[in-house]
Amino acid sequence: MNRTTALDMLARKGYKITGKRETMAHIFWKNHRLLSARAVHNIIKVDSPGISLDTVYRNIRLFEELGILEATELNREKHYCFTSSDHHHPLICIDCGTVKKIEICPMDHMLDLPKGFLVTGHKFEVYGHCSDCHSS
Amino acid sequence: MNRTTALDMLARKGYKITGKRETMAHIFWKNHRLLSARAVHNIIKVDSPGISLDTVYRNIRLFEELGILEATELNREKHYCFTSSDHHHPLICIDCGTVKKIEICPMDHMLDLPKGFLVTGHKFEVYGHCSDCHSS
DNA sequence: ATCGATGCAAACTCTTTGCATAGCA
DNA sequence: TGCTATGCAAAGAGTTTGCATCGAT
Repeated sequence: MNRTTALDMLARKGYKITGKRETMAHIFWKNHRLLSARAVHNIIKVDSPGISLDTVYRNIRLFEELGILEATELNREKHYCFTSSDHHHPLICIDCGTVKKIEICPMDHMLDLPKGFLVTGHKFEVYGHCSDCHSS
Repeated sequence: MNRTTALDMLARKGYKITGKRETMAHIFWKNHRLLSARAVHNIIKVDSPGISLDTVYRNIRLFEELGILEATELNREKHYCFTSSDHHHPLICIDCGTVKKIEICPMDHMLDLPKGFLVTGHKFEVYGHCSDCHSS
């Protein structure tokens, strides 16, 4: 996912391309990490003030519905980043929120599930401190 | 973890064994599944009314601090069940909340983490419908 | 000109906390 | 008796919503 694709998806679905939506898409594009609504709003307050927290919430929600963003819960707050094209799991730095891709998926090795259990989803996340954060 | 052990742990730490705490321990013992505070309170309202939601929250918190309960977040609500003795991951029925144990841990297969990344934790959960729920 | 987007304020959900009272040890 | 546990009400955090206005198409 990138800025242009995101805005295209909005337009194609009949939603308006507003400056605020462009700003938000830009923020997610510039920050390759998990951002909460408040985090996005804080970045906005510094870089391009004038977007209310409500609008951030509303547009994040819209972006998620359109598949532009994907969500992960991190201590009770929803965090978002641009959707990636392939299925993978995140290695999350709990200091800076940077996300790296984990190449394996544990579901590929789950051969011994109880018979009759219908799997609909799974979550695998690894948390820790990235090299930048724990060396400083 | 079981009822008696739970109440013993309370007593040993100097906390009082009240009827309400016994009721709550009983509920977690009878229900081998993830329960939110509200779920516990709903069970209480039917089986043995007279415990406020506040008390449920306070005792769940205490139980968790003492290691009697362990928590998992499930769509924005904390859910709890009796602590199990070994490290394992849950197979969660999203209909009834029943939890089965997954025997493998993906961290055992994670050999290719980025150098310098200091792992502090991980989460692996599988969701779906158990045989009881999706057959009915 | 239209209809969606936004800001403001209020509401909502889950959870925690202050304070006075009730109840275990 | 003494101190903890509890209920009530209020507060707090994150998020959503109603309504009037603004603005993109």
